[in-house]
Amino acid sequence: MSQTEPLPLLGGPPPERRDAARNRERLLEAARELVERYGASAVTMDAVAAAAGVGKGTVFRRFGSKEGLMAAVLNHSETQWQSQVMSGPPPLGPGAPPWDRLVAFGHSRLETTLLHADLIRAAGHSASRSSAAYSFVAMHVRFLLAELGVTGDLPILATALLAPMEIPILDQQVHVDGFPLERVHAGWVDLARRIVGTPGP
Amino acid sequence: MSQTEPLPLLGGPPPERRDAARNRERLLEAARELVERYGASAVTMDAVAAAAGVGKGTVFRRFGSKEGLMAAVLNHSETQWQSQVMSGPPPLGPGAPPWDRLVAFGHSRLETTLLHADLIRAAGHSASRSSAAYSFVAMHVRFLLAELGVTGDLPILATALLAPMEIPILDQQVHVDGFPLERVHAGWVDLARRIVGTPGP
DNA sequence: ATAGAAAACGGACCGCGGTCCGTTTCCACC
DNA sequence: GGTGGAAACGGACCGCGGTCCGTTTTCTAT
Repeated sequence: MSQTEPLPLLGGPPPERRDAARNRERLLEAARELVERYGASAVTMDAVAAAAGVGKGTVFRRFGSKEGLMAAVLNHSETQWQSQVMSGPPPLGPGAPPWDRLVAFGHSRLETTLLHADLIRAAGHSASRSSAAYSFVAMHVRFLLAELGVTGDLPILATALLAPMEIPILDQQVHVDGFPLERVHAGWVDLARRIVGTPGP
Repeated sequence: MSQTEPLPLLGGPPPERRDAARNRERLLEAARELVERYGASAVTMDAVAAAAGVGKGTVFRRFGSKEGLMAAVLNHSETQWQSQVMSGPPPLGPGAPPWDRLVAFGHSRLETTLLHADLIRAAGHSASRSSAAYSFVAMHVRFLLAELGVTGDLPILATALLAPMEIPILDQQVHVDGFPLERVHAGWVDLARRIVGTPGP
């Protein structure tokens, strides 16, 4: 088999003890399984601990909180999505004009968010705050805006594009106001157009 | 003293029994007091029940959940703010050009949101979903956009303006990214300008 | 190999949000 | 004023997230 362990190259915090690493693996696996089967909000930490065959304390030492554990599970899904953006086929991946990439990003991101809605909700603050997933998304939008020649406060403008795709807002639009999905999609593209300033094809 | 009870005019669901109304009053009062003193997240439902001199079950029958109770407390503060918008002095209140009103709205709303941040967080979904407060805010923005002659999907555009003022986004910008408040304010005005389309003074 | 210390383990324990149900209070109608 | 029944009450109870600390495992230095 291949050597999948990250080589213990120097630097960074001291490495993890073997039992700790093994338990982290088991816990993540168990959590993924349970989340897929029952939905994130129905999964209890005791159940994860039991399914992984470890004590409850271990779960919290490894992941800090339920939000932390769910964020870890989410991060795994997000990583696959990220690779689509970084090295997948256009227009989501590189190779298409930046405006087309931005539109493709919006659509894909919206669908992904709605797909993992319960997981994102369960991940709570840990989902965005300092999570690698969020940083990547924000960076990508800033990058596309820059490529489009947008001037202004790019971090803030990127936030303006991402905020309407947060779960609470989508919940409101889709489940309370009853807007059909195409309308939300179209609305986002319109917003992007106004922010970028009459671009494109 | 004045007659503050809403007159039992016909229509709507059957009125509330006297003890029920009295307890709702006591509970809201106690909750306000405790929230102001200790912060919403530190207030327990048992504490509210005890402070109001009622049983715990009563709290939940009246307000459904902690989020519900906090939303009720929040609604009280929001009502005062609403009256400023509807009948206060310009530019927040009526009488100023719509663009000035929109800018004033943004600033005021942002400050209010940050001021009640913990309460809003504790109110959770109940804060926005179908709360009177949220509906009013959304309606007001739609109204101003219409007055400015903005064309397009106004409900969606209003959401785009309100989403960056939600607590999770502000938390990210202010407490994680460390943006100074003026930058967030300015960013919002810039966003509004782009959405409206080169307006104004 | 072995010893000693540091790190991880596990499950009893705690506090809080939320529910349940036997008891009490109110109110409409006689 | 009395009375029947619906509505409200209250606090014991439950499940879950999170903590604590005595025990066990792993690593390192000899």
